[in-house]
Order: sequence, then structure tokens, then C-alpha cells
Amino acid sequence: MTSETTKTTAKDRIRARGKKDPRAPKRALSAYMYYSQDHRARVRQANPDASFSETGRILGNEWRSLSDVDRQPYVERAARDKSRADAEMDAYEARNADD
DNA sequence: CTTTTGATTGTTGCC
DNA sequence: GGCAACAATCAAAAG
Repeated sequence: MTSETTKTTAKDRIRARGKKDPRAPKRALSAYMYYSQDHRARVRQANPDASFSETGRILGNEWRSLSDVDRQPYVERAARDKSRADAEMDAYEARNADD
């Protein structure tokens, strides 16, 4: 029951508790984001009839089929962006502390 | 301290 | 321009 049920995710942006982070920095991309950038076209070629929803579903299916080593390059990119996000986090924390 | 969840990232296609 | 499933990620709030 902690999964979907009401699909209460960022899509709604309900902010039930309200925005805690005054100036929350944009977090790093996930490995899947980079996977989409690289395989999005390939899946579209493999599934020319598939719409966005189908393509995304297939992409996720393929992604889950990937091994850790296969995810390595994508996770590495995600980790690289994480470094970028980490810098933003530093500034964000600094703002929270100072401001 | 542990768990949950809320927020965010990028893609394409439709309205 | 925003939102739809897809997966990940992570920081903060709640317990």
C-alpha cells in the first residue's frame, strides 16, 4: 500500500505538508534518465508503432533486464550529475544555515 | 534511528 | 507548456 493506490507523487504536487525546502536544488538525474536519452531512439526504432507510453514501458522493461555492469555507464553518468547536484546541495545547505 | 514519502530528472506525443 | 508511465534517487519529515 505504500506503492501507488492514489498515485500521489510529484505529478500532483500536492505538497500536503508544504514545501519544506525554501530553495531546494534540482536533484541529480537517475540512471534511467540517461538510459532514456541513449536508448529512447533505439526502442522507437524497434517499436515504430509504440507510442510514448509504450516506449517508456518497454524502456523500463529493458532497463530492469540490464545487469549492474550494463547499468554501469548510465549509473556513472547519474553519479556524475550527482556531483553537480551535490554542489547545489552545498549551496542550498549553506543558504539554509546562513539565511 | 528507521521508514515513508515527497520532490525531481528526462523522454515523446497530444491538446 | 503541461501531463501521461517508466525507474531512480535522495533529502527531509514523520514515526
